[in-house]
Amino acid sequence: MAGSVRRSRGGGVREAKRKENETRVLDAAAQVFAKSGFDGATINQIATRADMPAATVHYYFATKEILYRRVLYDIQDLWAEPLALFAVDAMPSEALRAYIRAKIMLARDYPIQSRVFANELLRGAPYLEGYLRINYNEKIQHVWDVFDTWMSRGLIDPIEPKGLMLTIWAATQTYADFEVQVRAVLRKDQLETTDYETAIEQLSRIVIKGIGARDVPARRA
Amino acid sequence: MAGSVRRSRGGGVREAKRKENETRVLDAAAQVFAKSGFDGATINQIATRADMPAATVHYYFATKEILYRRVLYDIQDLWAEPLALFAVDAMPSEALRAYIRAKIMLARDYPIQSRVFANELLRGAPYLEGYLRINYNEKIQHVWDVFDTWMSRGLIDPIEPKGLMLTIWAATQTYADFEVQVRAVLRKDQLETTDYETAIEQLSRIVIKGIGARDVPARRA
DNA sequence: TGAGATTCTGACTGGTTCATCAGTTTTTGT
DNA sequence: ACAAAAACTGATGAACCAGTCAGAATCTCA
Repeated sequence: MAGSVRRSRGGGVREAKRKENETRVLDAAAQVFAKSGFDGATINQIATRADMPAATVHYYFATKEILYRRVLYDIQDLWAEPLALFAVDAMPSEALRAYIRAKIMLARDYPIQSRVFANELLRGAPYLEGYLRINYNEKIQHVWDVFDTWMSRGLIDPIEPKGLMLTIWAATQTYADFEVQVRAVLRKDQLETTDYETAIEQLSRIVIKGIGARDVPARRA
Repeated sequence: MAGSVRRSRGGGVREAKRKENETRVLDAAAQVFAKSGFDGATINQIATRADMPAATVHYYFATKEILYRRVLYDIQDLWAEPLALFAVDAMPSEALRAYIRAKIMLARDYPIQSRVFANELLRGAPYLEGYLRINYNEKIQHVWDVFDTWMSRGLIDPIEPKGLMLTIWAATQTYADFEVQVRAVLRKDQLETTDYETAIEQLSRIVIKGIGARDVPARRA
């Protein structure tokens, strides 16, 4: 009933406002889902945060589940995008450094989205398992291929690429998901640019050195 | 009103049963809190899982918050314990390998506890911030000292120990907290012993090589 | 301008939530 | 065996939950 509107080319003032309100709801919803998870979140909390009556939230998104799925859906592309940084012809050290930087920047700039995702994984990904098993695995296949190529060319040690990527994901997202722990350990009330830069630099260094990444093939094997 | 009982030395049959029931509630609560977080968990779910009426759960733990705090409290020691593996005189490679193994084994054997902890951190650690800022920081101080010693002796590269530990925590706990993601990536319905062993071996190798751990001091600097 | 479509929301429903409490059952020490 | 203490629980209350709906408010376009 709503969604396939798009009438005359007029200003589209109405449509613009609709989109703006939808965004306001989605933003508020992401915050609440991030903090309380799907079960713990309430439409009222979301409505309050979006500064509108609860019934209005339901006008835009019929059910809590639909709203939640929409929030999850909007996050996915954002998260998968940096995978493109793994190109066959890239130098392993450069590709890894760029990827780690991209992921930590995502953690810094989109912590709420990261936490919604984390919350979903934490409870077993009931609304995401399909995506995880099919869609995501397709998008990431080329990364495994790139690692295989690097290994066959002797540009990195023989490793388990999947284990490495799981480590990189965990290490980068910890700066969003478990930021409170990071702050406690670093004894800082707020993370600054230098903290993120230090993290990028050190994690890159350890990973690159740790898998023996070289710019030219190693002699022999 | 309950707790400071301890009458005659009799069998203590009553006390034993009380303790057993408390444990049953705590186990059930951990499972529910792990899946749904504090806000999403309900006393009824916990009661059902513990196979007793909801009012009985309230008899043992007056409020949901008290029960939650107790679950959190019981987890803390378990998680901090392996930190003792960092001894000044240990070889960096051995200490790190042993710690990584211990943490991954915790992730394998106590995934529910790990998820409760993760859930708490995700929502900003409202019930744990005190512990995190004070108690935990005390327990971990000696680890920073050990790393400093290792660096001053030239046994490892100059690094940021805090960043390294955050990475190790994230990488190991991902096998508990985000197990569904690990399984999806590895394309396995269930993780087996070899999967954990592979993870331990590879993470250890990358970290040890990545920070340039040596058994004898490096010449010069 | 005005008829019709769209947007918005207060009021409501049926169900669930945490927690209480009166009262029953079980255990205990004598 | 029995009185007192402890353990347990069904019934209940007040608050809150997701979602519905009738109708008011607003906008659109001829």
